[in-house]
Amino acid sequence: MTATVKSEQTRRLLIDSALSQFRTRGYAKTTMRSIAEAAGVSVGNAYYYFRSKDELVAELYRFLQDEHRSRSLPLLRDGQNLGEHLRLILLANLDIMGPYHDFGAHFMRTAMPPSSASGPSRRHGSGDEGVGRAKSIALFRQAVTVSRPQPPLAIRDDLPELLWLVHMGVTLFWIYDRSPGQRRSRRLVQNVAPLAAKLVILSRLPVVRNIVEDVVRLFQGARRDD
Amino acid sequence: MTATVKSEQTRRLLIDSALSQFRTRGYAKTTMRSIAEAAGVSVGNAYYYFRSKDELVAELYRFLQDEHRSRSLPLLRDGQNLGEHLRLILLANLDIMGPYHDFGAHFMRTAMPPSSASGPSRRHGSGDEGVGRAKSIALFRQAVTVSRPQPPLAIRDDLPELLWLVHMGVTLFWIYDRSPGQRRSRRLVQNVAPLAAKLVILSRLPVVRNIVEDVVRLFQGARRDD
DNA sequence: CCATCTTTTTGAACGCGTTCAAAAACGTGA
DNA sequence: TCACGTTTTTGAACGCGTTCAAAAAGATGG
Repeated sequence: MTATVKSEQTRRLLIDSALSQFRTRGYAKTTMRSIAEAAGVSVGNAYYYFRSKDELVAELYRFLQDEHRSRSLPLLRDGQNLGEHLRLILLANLDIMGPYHDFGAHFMRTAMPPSSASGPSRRHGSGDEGVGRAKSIALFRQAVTVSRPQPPLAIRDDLPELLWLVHMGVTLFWIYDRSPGQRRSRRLVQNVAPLAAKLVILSRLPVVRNIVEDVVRLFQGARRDD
Repeated sequence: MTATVKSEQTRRLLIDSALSQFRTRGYAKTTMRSIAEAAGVSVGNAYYYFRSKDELVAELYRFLQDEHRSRSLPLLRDGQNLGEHLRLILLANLDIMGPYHDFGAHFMRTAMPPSSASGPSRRHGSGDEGVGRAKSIALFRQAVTVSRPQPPLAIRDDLPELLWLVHMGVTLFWIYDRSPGQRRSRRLVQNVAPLAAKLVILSRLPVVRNIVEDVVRLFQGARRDD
């Protein structure tokens, strides 16, 4: 067995151990020591593979994102309207993240792009521009593609990213939502989905379209790196 | 000297010690031990007055908020337009929070309302509905009042809260903004202020006004507690 | 002044995330 | 097989936020 294989094995062992405990015990009661012990290695060794506990949390986040994608895609029905698609996708996200509400703050760090920064490739981590952002946008692009009626051409290209923005907004709201079962977040989704769809329709009108374009420029400008 | 006075003295001593160190050393290097030592009391005693380090951070947040208010009010010029007022207020906020960027995540916890919850008054803390939210909204109400032209009647009542929402959005962006000097956040403000003002003007048009009303209902619905 | 009850203060202790020097295991060419 | 460089693993240690039993200080009534 080559070294890289063995190494990858230990890594996986740690991830599996961490995710399993995150699921069953939550963030606080899952300690680096308990993760290492369950994986049959020392604490120090866990830190050889992961720079911090949060980096293990990032693995959980990636996993949940994949789950969100694979649970959302089957919900998309050809010809269904965009608002309904958006509603289903956002609700699916709440369903999946639900059991992990106390991870919220830690999730955010991994979901947000670390600007440019991050020197040449180090051992650990990737220096992603927001974990899975591209994949998430792709999901919304798919939703747009199969929706009827098709959104106005003028905003069709930007729409997936705009919907992703809505998605992030809802997630942010959810993180700080302390209502029981995050009831408020669900209500927010129920209302925000038709509203967003309505806006898309209305963007046929020049006034509204101009506003939407302003908003797009706003966020593009905010992301710019110079 | 009565007991309550002495007690209040110790409390103030701790707050002053904490805020002073937060300012000069940042969050991480300010430890509960160093706060207590500088205040001339034991660590345990600090925990008699504050349930956690974050509760001391909340004191800093309150202080910065007051500073923001008292630095913003003189910037408001009778007859100046709303967009400019908004721009000045939001920039002032970035100026004041600037040195405390690494507190961001901790600030958010204190700025967000803990839903209903929180039983009858305990020793510690207040169980606020979002530290200083009302005061912050009042600042935006003042900005609206002195602005010319006056916003359309239809949305004038909701406007302060809407502007506060924009303010919170920008703050959220700032928290996760890792660009040097949070340059992006400043750019966001420069763009978002005129855009918001433009929206206010446009809300004279029925289409736009309906959208704005939808948005208002959206957030009212999300805050509802049943 | 003493006895008693409450408020305030202490300092040791716990468990946590994280670091690090040193050891072990592994890979490689002679 | 051995020697040598690299990767992996260890376990003790550090400083942190937080807790808690017990001590000290203060208030109150006789």
